[in-house]
Amino acid sequence: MLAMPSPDWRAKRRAAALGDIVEMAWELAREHGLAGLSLRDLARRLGMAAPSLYSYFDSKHALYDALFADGYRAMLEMDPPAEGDDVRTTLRNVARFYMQFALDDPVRYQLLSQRTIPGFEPSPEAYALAQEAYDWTAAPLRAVVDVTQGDLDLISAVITGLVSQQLANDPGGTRWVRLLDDAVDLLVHRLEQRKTHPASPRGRRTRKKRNP
Amino acid sequence: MLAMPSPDWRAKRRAAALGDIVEMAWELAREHGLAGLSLRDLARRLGMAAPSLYSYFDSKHALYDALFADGYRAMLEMDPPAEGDDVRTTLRNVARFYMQFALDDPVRYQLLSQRTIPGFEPSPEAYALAQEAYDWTAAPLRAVVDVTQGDLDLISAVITGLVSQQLANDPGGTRWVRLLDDAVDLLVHRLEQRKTHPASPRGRRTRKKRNP
DNA sequence: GTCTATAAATGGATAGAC
DNA sequence: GTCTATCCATTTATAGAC
Repeated sequence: MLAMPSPDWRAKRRAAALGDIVEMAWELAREHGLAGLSLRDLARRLGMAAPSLYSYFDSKHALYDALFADGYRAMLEMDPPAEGDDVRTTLRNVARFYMQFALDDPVRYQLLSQRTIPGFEPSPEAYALAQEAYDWTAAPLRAVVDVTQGDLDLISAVITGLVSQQLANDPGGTRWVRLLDDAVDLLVHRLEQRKTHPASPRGRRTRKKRNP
Repeated sequence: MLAMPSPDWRAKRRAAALGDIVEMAWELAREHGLAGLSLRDLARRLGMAAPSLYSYFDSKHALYDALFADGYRAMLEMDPPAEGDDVRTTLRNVARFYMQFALDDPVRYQLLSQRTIPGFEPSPEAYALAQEAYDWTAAPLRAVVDVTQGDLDLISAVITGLVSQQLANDPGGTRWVRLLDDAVDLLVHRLEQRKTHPASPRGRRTRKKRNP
């Protein structure tokens, strides 16, 4: 008797193949650079013909999009940064978590956080994952202190900057990594100062109004 | 009478041609992305045959190297950030200068400050220019306050982070640009704190020694 | 969904005449 | 220094048989 393959089985099979492709794509990207990734190499390493990839991805950009989404999914599957007893500890955990994630895989960081592939923009679905990961990472911090969007933007910029400088100017070293705790102290100071003067959070500088 | 072209004239001619090539290369890179730059396009836009470029550059990477050097030379030819009356004003000037330079030409920023072209590393000569530009930018700050290398590294990281986030997540906008003054305030606080407690600049945290 | 064959183009780079 | 001609590899992508 010939059993019909269940749709469920088909879907699983396809998902598994898709996962293999994405995984191998990361491997090649790490070897030859993100821009150096080629569908030919990818297919060869998978033991399949290059055109076969097109039954999984409509274009190379679609593959990049899958990688982009996969990168953020990987983040969301990790143990989240621990909520500490105070703001400083919590922010330190969040910052270390993000820095670790970025330095663990520079090519992944390049795709997720820099605009480096000409013409590539993540799809709305993939970008939604990025947003989710962003909120998820910041959640422990939100739990222990009131933060504005500006606070979070500044925090993300500082961590991003440390990562960026570390990768560009001292790859494999620790020149900027070891500044992380100092950077956290600076940011905590800002948050504490906010908490102390909730009524005038930006009151350190005064601005003239144009038409008083 | 046939006049011999003076070596001087030849050198000038060559330098001018070289400058034209570099300028056009920037233009194309801005159009098609840094990685999307091709020697064929470049030659066509210059009205010359592609192989002719090889009398100016030994390889495509050599062209990238020339662009890298040119980018930093452009910085060094600008009006330097003004030294202000106090640390805050001076740091603000330096930070704004750098941010302006980066946002003015994202592709240039990408080449100068990120490792994005597979296999490309600036030559020692080009990298020396980068160092020079770095020192030149920081000079006004050094003139008004004692800064350690760690201070400068943290400062550069913070500014770089703002630029990086601005370009990646809000290109053309001001979401991170408008955080610059706040970031400067944070950094100034660190520098002031240092000045107040010169004996124990990192004494806020205590560490246990392994073998006391 | 996989393959072969092939398109249609681009890539960087070299040889050698002028 | 500039050109033509060419190499040879590579690219993404499509057509169509199985």
